[in-house]
This record gives sequence, structure tokens and C-alpha cells, in this order.
Amino acid sequence: MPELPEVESLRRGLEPHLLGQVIARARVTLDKQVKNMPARKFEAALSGQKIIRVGRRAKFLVIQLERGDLVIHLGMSGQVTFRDPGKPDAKQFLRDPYTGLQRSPGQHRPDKHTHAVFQLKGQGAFQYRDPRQFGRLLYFEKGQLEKHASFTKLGMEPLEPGFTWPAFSQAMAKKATKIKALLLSQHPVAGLGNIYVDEALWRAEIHPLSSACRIPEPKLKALFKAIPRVLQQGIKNRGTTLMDYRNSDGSKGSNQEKLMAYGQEGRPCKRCGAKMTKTLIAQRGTVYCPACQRPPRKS
DNA sequence: CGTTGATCCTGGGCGC
DNA sequence: TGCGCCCAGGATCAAC
Repeated sequence: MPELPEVESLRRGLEPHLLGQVIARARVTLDKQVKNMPARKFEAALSGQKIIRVGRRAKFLVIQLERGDLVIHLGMSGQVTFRDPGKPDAKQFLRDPYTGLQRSPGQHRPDKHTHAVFQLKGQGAFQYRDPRQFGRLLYFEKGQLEKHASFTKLGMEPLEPGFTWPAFSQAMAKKATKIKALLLSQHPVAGLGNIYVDEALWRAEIHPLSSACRIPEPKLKALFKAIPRVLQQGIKNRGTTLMDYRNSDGSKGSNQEKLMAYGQEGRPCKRCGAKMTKTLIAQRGTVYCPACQRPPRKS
């Protein structure tokens, strides 16, 4: 689902289209997707504002405007696409074989799942589409974003310099929670979701039920290295997949081949050959290798 | 404070 | 062919 690598790929794709542009008009067609004010107020606040920066914090896309920030969280199925009126629309949506999401092989006209359109003054528009409607649109006046609950609670950015071994190991030492649940919580580390947590734990050979503070140091260090690694790999492969879509004829993205845990249940572990297991941990489908990710002593 | 469970929602896949 | 059912899951909030 959209996790840090997907949002970062999206950010990189949008940036050249949006930077320096002015939002002529914002139109929301599913009001409840705007979470922190009435939809009409949201629309009014955005219009006429210039886009200063296209950023990201954890899984949030942060579009910095002159007087505030437009914040988009994709939830489970959110998509943001740029539409250029000078270019042809795609005829149909394709199903991503890996995420299950319907994606356009190119730009598309608004459909029944398109819940917001941000028309630019120059040319084109960016559109928010979200079949499951779990995503959120927010607007903050300058400086207010940092004070909002969903931001103050966020942990370290795993791809930023602040993600250091001392910071990581100390944070882990304070928590007795199951490592899987802890990494999904966005605190102390932000940006991971179900796919990349399973990938990182597989790589570090840690059982998802392990208590965070009881993970032996060598394995914890392996996890510290695995987190940025799986995320960087995801960013790299997401990019590849997005490019494939443009000329798509059903060809698969390379990211699917790189996944070691997620979706691999029943298949042999790519490290030791044992049969990968799927269970429910922290209300999430969890895949791991029962042989090289040994369960904790207790429980 | 920790942890669990319900909630929001749609489309895909399955059994019949 | 189509219906009903179940499942997928990010974040939040209520309840123990």
C-alpha cells in the first residue's frame, strides 16, 4: 500500500509539474476527504496560491504554498496524478498486480473515484483519486502543520541523517511492544507500512512477535540497516514500475521480484528454502520465515 | 500507559 | 451470470 517509497516516488513525479505553479481553483467532490475544515473553506484557502515546494514527511505528501501547506495522506488507495490538457488521456485503468490498486497507465479524466481536482493557472491540473476513501486532505495555515496531532506524533525519518544507530537503539530499548506493531505505529520510526515492515524484519532475521527491547544487539543493528535499505530499494523499484505503466501491456514491475516476505506465503524462503508462513499479527497479515526468523523465547 | 478491537470503504476473489 | 460473503489495510478512537 502507499508507504514511504510510494509517496516519495509520487513526490518526485509530481515535483516538476507543480513547482512554481499557481493553483487557480480547487474543487472537492467528496467533502469528507477533507479532514480539518469544511470542504468549501479548503477550496477557498487554496485558490490563488503558488506552490513553493513539493515535500514529504513520512507517508504524508506536503505541498508547501505561499501562505500554508496542502497535506495529502493516501490512506490505502489514494492516488495523485497530473493531467496535461495537451496530452491524450488513457482509455482505461489497469490493475497493479502487486498492490491491487487500479492505476492509470497515463493521465486520465476524473472518474467516480476522483474526489478532488486542483486546477493550475498555467496548464494542467493535479487530481486526487481514492477508491476506498481512507485518505485525507488537509490544509494548514503557515506554521500550524507542525502543531497538528498527526505530525507531532511522527517518529524519525528513516532516510534522513537523524536516523542514527544511537537514536534507533535507544528508542527500541524503551519499548516492550511487539516489533511488528511498533514499526507500524509510525513512532519511533515513521513511514513504514505492512509491506516494508515484513521486508525489513525478514532481512534482519527477526520474528515479528519479538519484543523490541529484547532483540539482541546484532539483530537490532541488522534491522537498523535493513529499514533504509528496503525503503531505498522500494523507491528505486517503484520508479521503474511507474515507467513501465506508461507503455504497459501487463508487464510486471521489478519490485515484485525483489520482495522477500510480503506476498511470499507458501513459497520457499529466498534465504534458507523453508516454507514462508502467514499469520495475523497486530491485525495485519504478516509473512515471515519460520526457520530463519525464530520466535522469541517467551510467547 | 499498553493493547486490543471497531471503524471508515470499495473492489476483487471466491463459493455456490 | 450473479449474488452474497469475506478480505485487504492506515490511522484514529473507544474501551478495557
